[in-house]
Amino acid sequence: MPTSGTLVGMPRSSSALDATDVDAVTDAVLTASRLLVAVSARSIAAAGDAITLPQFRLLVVLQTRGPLKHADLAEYLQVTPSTASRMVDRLVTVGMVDRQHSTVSRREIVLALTREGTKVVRQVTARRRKEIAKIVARMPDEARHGLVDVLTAFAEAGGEPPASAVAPEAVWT
Amino acid sequence: MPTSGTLVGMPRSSSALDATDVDAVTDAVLTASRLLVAVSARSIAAAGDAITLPQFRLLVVLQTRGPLKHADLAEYLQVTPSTASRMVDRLVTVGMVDRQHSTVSRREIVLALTREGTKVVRQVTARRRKEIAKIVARMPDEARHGLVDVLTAFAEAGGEPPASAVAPEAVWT
DNA sequence: ACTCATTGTTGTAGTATGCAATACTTTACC
DNA sequence: GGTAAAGTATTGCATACTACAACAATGAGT
Repeated sequence: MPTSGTLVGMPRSSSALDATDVDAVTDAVLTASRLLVAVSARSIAAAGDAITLPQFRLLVVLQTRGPLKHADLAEYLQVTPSTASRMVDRLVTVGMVDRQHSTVSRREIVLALTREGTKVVRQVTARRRKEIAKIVARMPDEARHGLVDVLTAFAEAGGEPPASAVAPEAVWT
Repeated sequence: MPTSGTLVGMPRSSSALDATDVDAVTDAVLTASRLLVAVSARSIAAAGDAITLPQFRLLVVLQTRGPLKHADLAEYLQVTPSTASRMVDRLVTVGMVDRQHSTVSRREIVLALTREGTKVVRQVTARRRKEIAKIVARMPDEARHGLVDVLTAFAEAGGEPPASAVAPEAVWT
């Protein structure tokens, strides 16, 4: 049942939102949020026991930002340097991340994805896009056509840059 | 700039989605997803150091489902009974959850929120709704009006029940 | 009464996380 | 040039989350 009766059709009293609007919208957003979180979780779980969610976030940062030093990586992940350092330890031992002394400063260490790490990121991302595409394809035409505009407006109102321009903070889950 | 040029206007070739559609929609969904995850994280962080995200999920389950035994709680959270047991340990010691022997079966133990636990859930939830409402209020009217229908259709296509009917699995983050 | 499933807990282990302390390197200033 | 300050990574210590396996207590069915 698309176009539920909540707020389509009848012209509203200008810009002010009444309580019903806010509640309905908030419910809708929370519901969609649950679904998206579930999709994210599944796409990582499908990578097997090879990786955890925080580790995947780390790999994504390295892929999107390129080689980084520990301090920057920690900043992007919003964790402390010690946490980042130990996560890198583990990912190095399983061969997904590479540690190299910087050529310009002997105190810096440059982290980069290995071929294997790149492969894992690609697999998980592909699966996620596929799952989302499958859901989108099941939507009624009208709703699907509006999805891009509405979600973009929502993200912009929330100050989130589009998926193509990668944000420093809030790397996706 | 509502109604971007991607797919509005020109009649499409029936139900099949071309690659451009899928990419645009997927990008929009991923972007919105990042924002929602960030909002969730902030609303919990604002609860102070009083609680972690997994602990909050546990409290939410107890609030929405009512008193539960350990096995059911673990099922809802999608963790093992041992994990649930130890999380409950911690929440009992800080006075947010109450353990009571069941009256009907001596091996069952009934878990319930304390007054304090209820308060924490209410605070975090209120903050989250407030943040979302603030974002929604910043959206252009047209997009905002479409949000409910579009997101509802998306959630339905993904098999997620509405926020009011709480799902057994995938309790929100 | 005996067997078996249910239920919760504990032992053990690995990951994630932060704060504080430490060691080393670079930069800035005198 | 030499010393102080800032930057960078790591390690020690503590806590939380998580799972698997083993175990104890209870309840149900025969």
